Amino acid sequence: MKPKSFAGMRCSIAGALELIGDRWALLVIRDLSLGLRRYDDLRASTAIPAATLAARLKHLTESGIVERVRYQERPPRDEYHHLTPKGRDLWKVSVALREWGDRWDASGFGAPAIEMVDRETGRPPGADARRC
Amino acid sequence: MKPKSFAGMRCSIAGALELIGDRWALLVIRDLSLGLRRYDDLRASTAIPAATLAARLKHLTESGIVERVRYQERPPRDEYHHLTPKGRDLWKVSVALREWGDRWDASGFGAPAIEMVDRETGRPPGADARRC
DNA sequence: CGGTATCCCTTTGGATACTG
DNA sequence: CAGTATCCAAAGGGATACCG
Repeated sequence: MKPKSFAGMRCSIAGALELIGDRWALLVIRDLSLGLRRYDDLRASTAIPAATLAARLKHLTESGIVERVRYQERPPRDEYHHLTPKGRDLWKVSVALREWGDRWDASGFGAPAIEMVDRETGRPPGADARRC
Repeated sequence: MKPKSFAGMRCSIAGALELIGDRWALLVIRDLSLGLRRYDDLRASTAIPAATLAARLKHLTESGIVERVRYQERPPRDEYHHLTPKGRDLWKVSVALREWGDRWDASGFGAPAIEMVDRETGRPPGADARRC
């Protein structure tokens, strides 16, 4: 079912969707903008299948939204992903989605609450819920 | 490949993506917000396969984003689709996508130009390009 | 850690045709 | 006009395993 390309549609919305890819990609972008960098962290956060995550990261890299970076030279250490300026510029899309989702309770868990978190643990005292 | 549900993620972004569905759905929403109503018009505008359009409209209806309406009682005449308030409220997402697409030339055809159009024909004099 | 490889099954895309 | 039906091929997803 080779995904039909939206290229050639003379439409910025279609073009944007084409560059982004799919819904997984938007979750990945969300997580990268929240500070996640590692492959396995992204996997854990999104529950995305390994092969699919690799494919999405590749597509996003080709779209200029994500960059791969070597983060340690000696010993040569792996790579991680982060957003390019073009990718960071997608924040308004994430915000629009989140706000709409909050207004209409898209998650079914209500709108997010503002929480105090411990600077040490980064977690609210006694809470295990997690929100994005 | 039953699309994994994003429900249960406690995330408004994931929830929003779940309710919307996929990239086709966003094109449909774009067109509905531009005033298209008829099945065949949506088909022509998006080049979406018939069965897929039907499936997306169904999903969007179940998500409360789209409504089906009988637009003529006698003779009983068909139905058309339009956005609910919840659907209309997605405009910010469309705007954010379009603006990002324009900034980074996602369509590859440059940002849209402002055009004069003839009130009769609705078309610019001598132009056949179409933008969204 | 950051992926690839493999297997299997479902859905989508694409084309075409048909119906109320 | 607004879909449904059918057929095919290919991609996605899901799980699991393996590798440098």
